[in-house]
Amino acid sequence: MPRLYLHVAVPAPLRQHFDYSIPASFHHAPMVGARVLVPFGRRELVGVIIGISNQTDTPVEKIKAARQLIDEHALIPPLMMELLTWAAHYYQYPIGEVFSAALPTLLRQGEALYENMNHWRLTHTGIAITATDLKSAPKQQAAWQALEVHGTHGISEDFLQHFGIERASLLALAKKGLTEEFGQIVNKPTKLQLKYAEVPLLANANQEAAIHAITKQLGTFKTLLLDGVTGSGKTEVYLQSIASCLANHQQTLVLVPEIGLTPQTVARFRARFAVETVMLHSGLTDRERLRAWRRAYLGHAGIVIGTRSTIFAPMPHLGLIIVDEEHDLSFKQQDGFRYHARDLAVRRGQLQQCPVVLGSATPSLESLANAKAERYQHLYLHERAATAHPSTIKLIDLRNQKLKDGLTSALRDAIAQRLKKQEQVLIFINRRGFAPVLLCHDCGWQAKCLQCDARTTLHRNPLRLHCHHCGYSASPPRHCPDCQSTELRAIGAGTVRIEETLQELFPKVPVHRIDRDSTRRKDSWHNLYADIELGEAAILVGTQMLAKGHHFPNVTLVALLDTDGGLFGADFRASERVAQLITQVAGRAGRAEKEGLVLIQTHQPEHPLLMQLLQTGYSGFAEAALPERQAIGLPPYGYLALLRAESNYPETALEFLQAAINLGHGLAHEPEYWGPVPAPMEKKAGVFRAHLLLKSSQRPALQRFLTEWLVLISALPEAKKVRWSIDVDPQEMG
DNA sequence: AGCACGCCGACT
DNA sequence: GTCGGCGTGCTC
Repeated sequence: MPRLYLHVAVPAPLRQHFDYSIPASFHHAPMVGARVLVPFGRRELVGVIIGISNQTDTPVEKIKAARQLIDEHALIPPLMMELLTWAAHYYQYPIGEVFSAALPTLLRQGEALYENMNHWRLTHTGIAITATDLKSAPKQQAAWQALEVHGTHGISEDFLQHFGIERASLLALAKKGLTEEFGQIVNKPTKLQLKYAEVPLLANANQEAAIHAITKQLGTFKTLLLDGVTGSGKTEVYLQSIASCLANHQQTLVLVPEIGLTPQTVARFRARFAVETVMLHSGLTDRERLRAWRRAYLGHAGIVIGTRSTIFAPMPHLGLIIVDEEHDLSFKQQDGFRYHARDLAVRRGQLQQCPVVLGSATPSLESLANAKAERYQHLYLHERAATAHPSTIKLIDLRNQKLKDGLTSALRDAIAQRLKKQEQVLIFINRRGFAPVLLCHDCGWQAKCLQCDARTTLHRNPLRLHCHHCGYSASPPRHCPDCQSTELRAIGAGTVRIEETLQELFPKVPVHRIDRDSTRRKDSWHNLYADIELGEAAILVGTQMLAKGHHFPNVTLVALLDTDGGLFGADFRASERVAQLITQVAGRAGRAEKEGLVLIQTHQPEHPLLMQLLQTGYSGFAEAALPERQAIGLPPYGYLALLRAESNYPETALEFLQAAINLGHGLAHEPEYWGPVPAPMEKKAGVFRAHLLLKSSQRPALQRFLTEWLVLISALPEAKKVRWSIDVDPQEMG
């Protein structure tokens, strides 16, 4: 029999796998996709078997034996293996780390998948000893003798208890390495069924057409872009599509943005179907997360709904994938394994041969371009469901205006008017804290962060300066450190100052602030949410957190205090993001029978983007933006990768990037280089950052180049002096 | 990434 | 004298 080697992906930042021999102690034949415990240097790691063969490139004397087989079956089924291998390649990230990112923490740490861990067996050491070795511990000896009868097959703990053997004895033996606990599959195969818990709503003609288009594709791969304004009833389309999928005995995977996954969202799915619906998000404990993952893996959960990483949940009967708010930035992981869950969803649908629905009121330009090119089927939901009115958007010119803490008199009047009618008002300001600048009126000194190229924000209760880019915090000085003047002024307004000012202006109306600082205690947000839903006159002040997902029927006025930052952002996607924000925010106003008003304060009322949005809406903006992108070869008509580097010294990162360019000159499919340049905020948390943008007109060419280039880069002497990473399809430069 | 080895500065 | 700083090298 030829000697077999396990090719194991180990969680280490190394772009290769490692080979191990199979020890005689394995209880089962190893399978591709199963986890193994392997020795790695002086450590022991949980890796995933990515191949088994009699071939190895490693000198035989270096090969060690794997220590323990953790899974009897593929924890990562073949299709998911394919998706993850593809993703590791596409995003240029080490395969072992990709598997790690795809697994819930407990599985990553080597915990058994199965819930019923109540089986015991002897280990190989356990078999090798004799009963007399345990004569000083009679209870353990009895346990050993009972187990010995069953050899390596093991027996359930219940059975052992009938013979008076206690768990403590088994655990004591396990501590000596003589026994081990293992799980038994208790997966009675269940066939998913469509079972309603409530009667479905009646779909309108638009919804009906969309549902039909989606369900027609069940069983085949097709991406459908469901383009519908807020309130047009996208969720009902999802629900009725899921119904058809369930009727085919298949599972549905629903991806939602990070803040979009509220208990209310899940409640809506659970209310409709009498089918197991599980939720996966960052708020779960490791244990809860594993439980939900297992229900998906076993095929018991009919609906699996979750944030970004849920795209990696194996589902044996997957029949439909839905990505809600597909334009949302939170689908792109911003560190480590920088995957885009929406793009992986499309790839997964292709592998799985199931339809993928991308829903949004403000689709990304990427998806719109795909729809235009007829790679995606474009479905429209223009009608607002029920009796909702579209909102009116108006600009308020900030120039030559007397401001009261950032509020124009026109806005204050509009607020007063709405409150008088017992309606609610939503105010967006994209800055937390009290004031973004602490300035010396005499000499112009400003409070800055010691570790970042940034100003510190003044906070109240407690009174402190905080840096929003690192953990730096300090007491505000009483005197200017440069000129000793006491004339220190808090300039500009954050959410806290706006909240205070509005409370002074409208003392009889409750003013609620909703930002990262106020929602830290999560039960308070829950209570507040319930309060707001009652619909009594109130003002809500918040950051972008407030722009998404929440439904407040009595909000009739929405104001954006400061959008100008976004209009001139260095990022080429800045205008797309502003257009999406304004449109999404407008969707928050007037969702019931009352007409909504959106007021945008700006210094640039003639800005072409704002004009475009006001006149033609988001779709008109997108129509105009696409040719602009095409003209300069930017996404979705060109493909980008960003090489980032950081170092403790300002020059080192740039030197590394320059050396990287020099290496690229020798390779085929060389892209265009933009840079290297210092990052927009060069110093952050004490380190100096720089980056190099790569642009290519062809995706496969860029990918081939990167694969070769990164091997060379890794060997560069300069690479050892910096922390570097590659971001394929970057969403944010910075 | 860890983790160890290895060679130079301020401390019990 | 040694504790410990982080440069450098390796992991089947």
